[in-house]
Amino acid sequence: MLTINLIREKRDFIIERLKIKNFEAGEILDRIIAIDTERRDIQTRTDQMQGEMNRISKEIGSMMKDGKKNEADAAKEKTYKLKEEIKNLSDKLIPLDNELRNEIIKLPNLPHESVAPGHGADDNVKVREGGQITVLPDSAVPHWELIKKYDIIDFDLGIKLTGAGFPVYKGKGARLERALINFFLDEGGKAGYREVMPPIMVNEDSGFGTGQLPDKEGQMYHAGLDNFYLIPTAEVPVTNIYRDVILSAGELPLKNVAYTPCFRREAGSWGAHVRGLNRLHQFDKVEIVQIAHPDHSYECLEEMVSHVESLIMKLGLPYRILRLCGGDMSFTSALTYDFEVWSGAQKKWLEVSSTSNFESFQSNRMKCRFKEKGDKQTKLVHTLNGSALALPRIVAAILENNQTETGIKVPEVLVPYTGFDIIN
RNA sequence: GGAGAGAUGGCAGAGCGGUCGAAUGCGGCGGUCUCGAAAACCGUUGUUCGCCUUCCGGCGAACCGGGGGUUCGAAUCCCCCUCUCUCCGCCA
Repeated sequence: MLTINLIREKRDFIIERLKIKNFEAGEILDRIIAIDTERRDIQTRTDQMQGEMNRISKEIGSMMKDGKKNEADAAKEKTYKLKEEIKNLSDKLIPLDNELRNEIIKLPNLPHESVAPGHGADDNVKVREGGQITVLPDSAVPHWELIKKYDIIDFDLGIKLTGAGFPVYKGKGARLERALINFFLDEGGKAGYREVMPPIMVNEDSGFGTGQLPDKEGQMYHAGLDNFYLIPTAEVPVTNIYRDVILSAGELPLKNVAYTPCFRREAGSWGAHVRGLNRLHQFDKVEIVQIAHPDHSYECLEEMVSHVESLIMKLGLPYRILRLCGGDMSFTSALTYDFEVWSGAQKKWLEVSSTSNFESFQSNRMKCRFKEKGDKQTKLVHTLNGSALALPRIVAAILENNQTETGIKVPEVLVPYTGFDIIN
C-alpha cells in the first residue's frame, strides 16, 4: 500500500512509475486526492468543534463542583447543538476513511528503477546463468514417469485421500523431501537466518498485511467456520510476526527462515503444461524473510539472491536468474528475481524461487515501523522474502537430470540427509 | 463443550463518571558521581491523525482488547464481539 503522503506529493511520479507495470493510475490518484482533501477538511473542523465541546464540558464540571447549577444548565444548553453538528460531520469521516483505503489498495507497488518495461515472461531480463545444461539420452523420461517407476510419489493415492494436486510421498520419495527441507533450513541457519515454525493457518489481518487479501481471496483455501486461511506461502505468517510492531534501527535486518507446507487453489490455471510436480495444491517450501532498514534493503536483496543461488549450485542444478519485467511482476513487489532450473527431460525451465523486495508496500499495510536511535518519528521498514527453495520442481529437476540406467543419483550434499545415494 | 474471572502504557499494576494519556514500581534513554563500572540520586520516556511552523517545535483531536450506546462529560456505566486465565468435561 502506497503511503498517502507519497500520493499527495508525487502524483505524476507515481503515474510514470506505474506505467512500467502497465497500470493506469491517474484516475484512481485523482479520486484519492479528492477524498483525502475532503477528509482532512472534515477532520480539521470536527477537531475544532470537539475541542470546544471538551472545554465546555470541563467548565460544567467545575460549575457543578462550585454548586452553580443554573450556570451549568445554561452551558449544557449550548452543547446540544454543537454535539449534533459534531455527529453530523464525524459520521462522514468513517465512510471517507474506508473509501480512501479502498482506493489506495487498488494501486500496485511502484517498481524499482531497474525494472524493465514489458508485458510478460518474454520480456524478463536474464541476469546470469550457471551450471551445465543437462544432456540426457533419448531414453530419458519426465519425472512423472520416474516417480511411478520407482514408486516414490503417488498422485492417484492423493486423489483418493484429498483430490488432484495433493501427492503422497512414499519411501525414498518422502525421505528425499524431508532431506531437502532439512538441507534448506540448515543452509538458512548457516547464513544467519533464525529458524521459525509458524502456524499454517492465518487470520484475515495477516492475509491483508502481506497483500493476499482482499486481492487473491480466491487463491487461498478458506476455513469458513473460523475464518482462517491456509497459507499460500510462509511469507504470510513470518512477515506478519512484525505486524503492528515498532523496531529499533539497531536490530535490523531481522532474518527468519521457515519451512511450511503451502496451499494454493490455483483456480483456473490447470492444463497439460502443469503435469506431475510442476503445479500442486499442496507443496513444501522453505522461505527466507528479511525485515530491513530502507537504506540497506537492496543490499539485503542481493544477499538473498546469493543465498538462493548457492542452494541451487550445491544441488548441482543448471539454473538461470531473471529480473522480472514490469508486466510479469506481482502487485506487491518493487523488484523480483526469479530463479529457474533446467528440467532435462521436459526440456524446459522451471521456476523454483521468487525473491523480492517489497520496500514499504507490505510494511505500510502491516504498520511495521522502526525508529532511528534518538529519533522521535517512526519510519516504515522494508520487507523482503524469497523461496529458498520451493521443493516440487527441485525434486522434478533432480529426478530428471540425475536419471541413469541404474537409478536416480542423489546430489552429494543431500546424501547425509537422505541416508542413501541412489533411488532405484 | 459447561461454569466463573478478567483484558489499562515495553512489562507489572492502581484507577471504577469530571482536574486521567492515566498513580506507583520495573525496564529504557540522558545526566551527576567514578580511573571505569555497579549502587545511589536527578531528569526524561507511547502511538495515530489534523492545523500551524522552511529546521527546532507548537497547538488541537483521538486512542485504557475491538465495535456500538447512555451522558454536557466515559478507562470508569450498559450492550455486542474477540481474546486470555481458573475449574470441570473431552483429548494428541
